[in-house]
Amino acid sequence: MDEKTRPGPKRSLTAEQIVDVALELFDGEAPSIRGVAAKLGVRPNTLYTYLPDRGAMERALVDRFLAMADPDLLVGRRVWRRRVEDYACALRSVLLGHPGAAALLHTAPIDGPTAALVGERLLAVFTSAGLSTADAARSTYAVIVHVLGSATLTAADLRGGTEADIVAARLEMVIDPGFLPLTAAAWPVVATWNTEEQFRWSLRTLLNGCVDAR
Amino acid sequence: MDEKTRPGPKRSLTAEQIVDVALELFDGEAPSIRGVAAKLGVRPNTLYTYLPDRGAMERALVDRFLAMADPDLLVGRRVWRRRVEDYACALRSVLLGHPGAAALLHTAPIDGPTAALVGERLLAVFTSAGLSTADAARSTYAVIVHVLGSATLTAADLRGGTEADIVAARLEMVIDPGFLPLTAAAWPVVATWNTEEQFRWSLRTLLNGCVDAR
DNA sequence: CCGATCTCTGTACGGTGTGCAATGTTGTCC
DNA sequence: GGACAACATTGCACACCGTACAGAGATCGG
Repeated sequence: MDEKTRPGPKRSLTAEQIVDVALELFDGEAPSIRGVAAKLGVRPNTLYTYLPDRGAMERALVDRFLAMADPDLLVGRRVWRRRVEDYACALRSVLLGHPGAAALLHTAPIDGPTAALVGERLLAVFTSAGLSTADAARSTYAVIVHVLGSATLTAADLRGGTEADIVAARLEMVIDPGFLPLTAAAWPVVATWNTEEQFRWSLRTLLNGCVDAR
Repeated sequence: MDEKTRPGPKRSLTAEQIVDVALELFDGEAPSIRGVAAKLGVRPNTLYTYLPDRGAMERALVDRFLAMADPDLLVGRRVWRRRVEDYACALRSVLLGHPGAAALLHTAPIDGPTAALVGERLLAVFTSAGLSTADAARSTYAVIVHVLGSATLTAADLRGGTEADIVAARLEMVIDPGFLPLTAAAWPVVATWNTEEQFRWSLRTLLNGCVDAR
């Protein structure tokens, strides 16, 4: 609230600027401290005035990624399942749009302000759907797990190309029906494991289970 | 099959030995090439005779971790839900027992032999439960996502202590009911998000949804 | 103006993965 | 048995990385 005036030279940067260029330089994984500093025209050590260590930069990036999926998708007049699904798909898109972002989410506890807001709104959705407080909380966690887990797995798989490429490549593989008969039979579906369609199916299935809990 | 005899000196190591000590040295993350080499009494470059790069070592580690949860838990005469649950909990335990292992699973596609076997058996479980081939495949993926996603999230959270510690710490936090009323109300449950109990609840909920698909 | 306080820099340390040329061992073939 | 090719291993080197530490200079309150 109060801009405390302090002795010493003015700061030439802000923490936000640092995260900005970190995001700009993000490419599969968080950029190096030295890289960010170079882009800012500053010696690497300078960043330690604003961040305790590299991990802090990564944590800040995590919250930035989270904030890229509009949490407002969780509110509105649409039916509750739709709201969850829309938000989940939006977050998935963000994470897949920045390969490595999903993996970064698993680096440290997710406790930023955006995460808190999303949690609150998911609780609201499930409460409005008729679940008890406890079941709403458990369902919230289950949904988070599904979205992040799925996004991370498919991000790892998608490193080799687009969704369509991966499906096509999978389809061309031949599974020995002697060793893995069921896998071979199910292969056309297995090949689509990393598609948005499968993502939506799993999510709907999970939500079905959640409302069963009522 | 045939031990092709080649010119050149005998190899002093095997790829398996390397993975052995990599596993032994594993501590939160995959050990460095140099560390493994030192433990083997060999110069770092030597390892490149057996592995193309560091990533290969990590991929080998992934399959080792996967193999630590007995896939036989997925077969037997017990009711199918019990088999899935037992295996899932076993895998979760393995991953939580080696912090960082879960995150490693998200580094690259999971396509080792153990993964294939687990997939096949999950398909068998769901087929025996009456699901169509397609639904069994989709359910298999949903379960994998849940187990890996959940284990990874709680592994990240558990870095600060045991399960009980984390729950206790969470419970002591005070959530402002003005900003996050539902979160505040649900906090006693939210605090247990990383427990095995929540894991089982989510899994059972997901399985409920899967059988709804019949 | 003085001293406290702060930012930023120079330098340095110990670490990482891995490419390349040299060394020496081992097998196959004449 | 000797020549030769293939190979494992090494020493050295490069280009990075995160970050600790001491000092120089700027900026404030008094």
